[in-house]
Amino acid sequence: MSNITFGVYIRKRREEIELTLNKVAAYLDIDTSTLSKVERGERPASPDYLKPLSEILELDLKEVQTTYITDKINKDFGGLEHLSEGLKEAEKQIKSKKK
Amino acid sequence: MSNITFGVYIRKRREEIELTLNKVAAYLDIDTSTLSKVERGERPASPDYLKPLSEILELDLKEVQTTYITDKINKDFGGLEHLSEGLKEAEKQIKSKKK
DNA sequence: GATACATTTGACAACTCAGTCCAAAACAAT
DNA sequence: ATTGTTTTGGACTGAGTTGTCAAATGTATC
Repeated sequence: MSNITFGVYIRKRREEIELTLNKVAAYLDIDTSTLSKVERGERPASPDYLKPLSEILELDLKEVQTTYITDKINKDFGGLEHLSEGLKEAEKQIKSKKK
Repeated sequence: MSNITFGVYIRKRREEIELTLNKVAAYLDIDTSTLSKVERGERPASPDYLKPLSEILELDLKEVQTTYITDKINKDFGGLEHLSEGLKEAEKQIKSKKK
């Protein structure tokens, strides 16, 4: 079990580099309270936040996206028995589709 | 390019075994027009449809879920640059989380 | 305690969305 | 063409969601 959520992930990093919700939220151009909710998992993160977040938190965009995807997949598909196989297949198809 | 959508997938199968929208929709306990829309991609398929669909269309549930997942991932994450890597990572984490 | 700053909470508006209803359209047959 | 059957289109609704605002709470420090 256990899987770091996207919210915890960015909160940890934000505290690490000692930025306030306010600063980060302003950079994302959203309300402080929205970011607070995202960090605590009370609201989902919009994909729009990902790039700016990686910038201001000085994180690799790939890592940010990966964490985001993993979290969302867990939430969206958590109940499916064949999730693993489905993901493997999806990955295959998407890789082959790439240009 | 090209990736079969969930809707096309079930429509093909439905026509193959010659069932009407009506019959299948009744089995899923939804409106005919809803199923029509799902098949044409105008509405998303609810996860609730998956098991009943696999039953009445005589399809392997795993295949149904896989197609559903792939389609939805494409729609939900289509724009992310690092989707492939993200999926690989998600798969890893989910596999290790199992039980 | 009072001031200042950071975070959380809850009510709310605006919007989106899945599904229904039913009428219209398309498709078969004869 | 008319009848019966299947499929689609469009308007609508009830539910859920996202983000904002303002008030409340927390945390220092003076």
